[in-house]
Amino acid sequence: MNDYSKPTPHSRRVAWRRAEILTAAGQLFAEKGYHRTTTQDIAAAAEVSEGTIYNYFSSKEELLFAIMEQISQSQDSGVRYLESLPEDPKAFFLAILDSRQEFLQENRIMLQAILSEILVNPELRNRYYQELIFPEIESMRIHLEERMNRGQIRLSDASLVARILMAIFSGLFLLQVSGDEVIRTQWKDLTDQMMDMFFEGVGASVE
Amino acid sequence: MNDYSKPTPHSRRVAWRRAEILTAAGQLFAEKGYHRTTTQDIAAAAEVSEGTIYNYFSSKEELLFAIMEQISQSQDSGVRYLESLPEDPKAFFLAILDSRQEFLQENRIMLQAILSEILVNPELRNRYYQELIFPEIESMRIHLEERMNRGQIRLSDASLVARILMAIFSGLFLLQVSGDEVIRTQWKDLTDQMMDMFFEGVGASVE
Amino acid sequence: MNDYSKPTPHSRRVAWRRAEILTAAGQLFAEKGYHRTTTQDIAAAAEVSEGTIYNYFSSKEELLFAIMEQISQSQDSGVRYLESLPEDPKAFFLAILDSRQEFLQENRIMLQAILSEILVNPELRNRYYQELIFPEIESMRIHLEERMNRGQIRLSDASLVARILMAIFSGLFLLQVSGDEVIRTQWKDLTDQMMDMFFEGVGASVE
Amino acid sequence: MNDYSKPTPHSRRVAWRRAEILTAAGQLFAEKGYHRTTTQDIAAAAEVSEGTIYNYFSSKEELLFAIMEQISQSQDSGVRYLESLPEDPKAFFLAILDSRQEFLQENRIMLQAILSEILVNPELRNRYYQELIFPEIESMRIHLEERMNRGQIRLSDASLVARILMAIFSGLFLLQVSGDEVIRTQWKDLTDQMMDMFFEGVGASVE
DNA sequence: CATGAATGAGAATTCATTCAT
DNA sequence: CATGAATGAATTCTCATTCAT
Repeated sequence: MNDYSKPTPHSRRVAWRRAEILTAAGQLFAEKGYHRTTTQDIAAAAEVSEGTIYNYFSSKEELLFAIMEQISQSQDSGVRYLESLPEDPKAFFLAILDSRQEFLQENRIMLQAILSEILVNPELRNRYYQELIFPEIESMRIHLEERMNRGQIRLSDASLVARILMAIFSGLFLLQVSGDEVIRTQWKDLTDQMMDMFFEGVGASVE
Repeated sequence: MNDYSKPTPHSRRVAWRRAEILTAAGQLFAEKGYHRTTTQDIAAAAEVSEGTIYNYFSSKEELLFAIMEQISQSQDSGVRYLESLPEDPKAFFLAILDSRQEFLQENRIMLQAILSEILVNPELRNRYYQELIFPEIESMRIHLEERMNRGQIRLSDASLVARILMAIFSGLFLLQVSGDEVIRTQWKDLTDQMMDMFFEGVGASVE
Repeated sequence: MNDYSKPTPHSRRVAWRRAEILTAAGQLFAEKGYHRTTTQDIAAAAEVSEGTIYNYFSSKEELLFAIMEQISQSQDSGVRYLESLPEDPKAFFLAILDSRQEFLQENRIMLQAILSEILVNPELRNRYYQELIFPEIESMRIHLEERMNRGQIRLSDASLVARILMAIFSGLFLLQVSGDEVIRTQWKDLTDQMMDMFFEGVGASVE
Repeated sequence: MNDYSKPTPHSRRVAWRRAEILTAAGQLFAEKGYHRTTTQDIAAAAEVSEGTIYNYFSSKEELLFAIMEQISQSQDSGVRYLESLPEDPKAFFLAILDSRQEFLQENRIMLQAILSEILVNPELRNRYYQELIFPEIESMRIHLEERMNRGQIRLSDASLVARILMAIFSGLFLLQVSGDEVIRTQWKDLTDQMMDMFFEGVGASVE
């Protein structure tokens, strides 16, 4: 992603040490999981000594929290982007879908790195819900309600619709992570299909 | 496994012990995660000694696979149940939704127990996709195609629709596990909402 | 020491292992100090694996506390012995001196093992004072007061005299530990000298 | 060390830094012990960087030896002071007691800082005995012998009496360090009591 | 000399697994 | 089969020391 190929001077790498360690940790966590990744692995991947890790992070778990933080910040811009969504409802949904997929793809490694731990680490799970899931749901709910008020989409429980959308995003991500190739390779068809379902319904007779 | 001879008291006790250990392991894995659960924890919860665990399972990891197996078998009956779904498309979808939710609720503990590991254990992930996800998607695809052929639902890419449905199930489960209360408490409203979206669309004016 | 329950072969082996580890730890702590002694050292000296230590003691520090406990119990009998001291004041003092020296010699290794840590470990220091020093001072004070009441020794502040005696014991022990040979080799002369000082005074003209 | 040329601003700053570091180390060693005090702690307390410590001391252990050295020098003056002790035996003893207590109080922090390590560090222990204990005992022995020769105090083994006195000083110090409040708060009474014991004896009837 | 980031050799502790009883 | 003590490899984290700036 970032091109460090030319051996940069040491002084310049110093400033990026933290990021380097975090990236290395993220990649390893995503590949092997948090528990199967040793601090030694991370040190080797980041090309630093084990001790150095602890000059930047107070514990191995702190790396998880830092990854979380990074994703959190990355999402903030996504949320702001949501404000400039198109007026046309169909384009609006499509934009949300693409924006989410883009976010998920950009943060795939890091998300995969923490997702596993989130499921079994109460503190992380709580942060995840408070910092990522809930703000996203709320953000969508508010937008949906505004669209409903403007008469662009049908009146319904925006809170539930937001959750259904969130479930779709999460679910598609989970399927991809589980090894399903179709979702990624036929993403365009998939979103078209979803648009179709949402706006035309699945029923046989639309007339 | 299928013992057509009368179950002796002995073999029954054996099967009971095995199940006891597996249940204990599943519960602990779901609560604390695989790695944070020690064989000692499992032994204590199953009220056996640590050594005894190894008379029934060759390793700690084997417990994960056994849990996987159990869920797999539990799903088989669910899949078969799918064959007797109602003709009416709306009722058909509703039946699928409820059947999935029922399955997920019944196996919630065990699913949560392995979900975390699935994300970081390639072997388990592969099994999970091959034994649970893919068969389920295929099963749904076939049913959807039949419904389309019968003209009960609109023609579209059944493979994608199946994946969208699967994503919704998985996503809703993930949200619940992440701590979202709304999905469980308003499940009925949620399914109604989904039915509404699928059959009426989200567009403001359907007329 | 107190064998009120029938010692099963098992419980005996357990007790023996524990003692084995504790003795090894005590010896090493006395030789090299708590911090310079590694759990590996202890394991090697006790001829067990490192892991085994943790089957008997929850932490390395716990070993210190256990040593403390052992000395504490050892002193209890010494304190009781104090009750049967001779009536004659001179013999009484001599008996105290010898009893203390005996106790210190018997527990020399273990005392030396914890003494160093006591000076810098507040919790241990507190235990040491509460369990060893203070009871001993109090025990002596009470005896001295009784002797004073009986007119066997001169009236004075028993609390201070007890502390002076305690200081002498502790100080002699410290000198020995510091490498002074004279005290041990001329113990008899030393006690005689002390008796002389206490009963005849140091003044030149006793007449 | 003894610079008979005028101290340059530079050398003064050097000496000041050294002292600063040593004081910080001493205080921390006394509080938390040598092993629990990190070079980082010392650096922070002395308001220098960790690297700077190594410009003044070759190792952490060297700090212990330097503290030892400091106490040693401090005692030298005390020993010389002993030469001008009063003729009157009672005043003489009292002067020794007060002089020792004064020395111990002045060097309390530093003594406490090394005491713990002395017990488990053979090299330090040897230095401690050779540089502090033994010279002090010898100094007292010589004085006592002179007093005996002059007929001011009773003839006895001055070597043993010196050790008894030394034991009393050390023991009282140890008791104080162990947390006994009485010794410090009732110091005057304590010395009076000791004088009483030494000159009147503890026996009930001196007549 | 001052700095403080980097180092890496330990050290304590955990835990799956084994095996004698 | 059941037990649970023993094992020791593996892991996280610490900290004295070095060295480039």
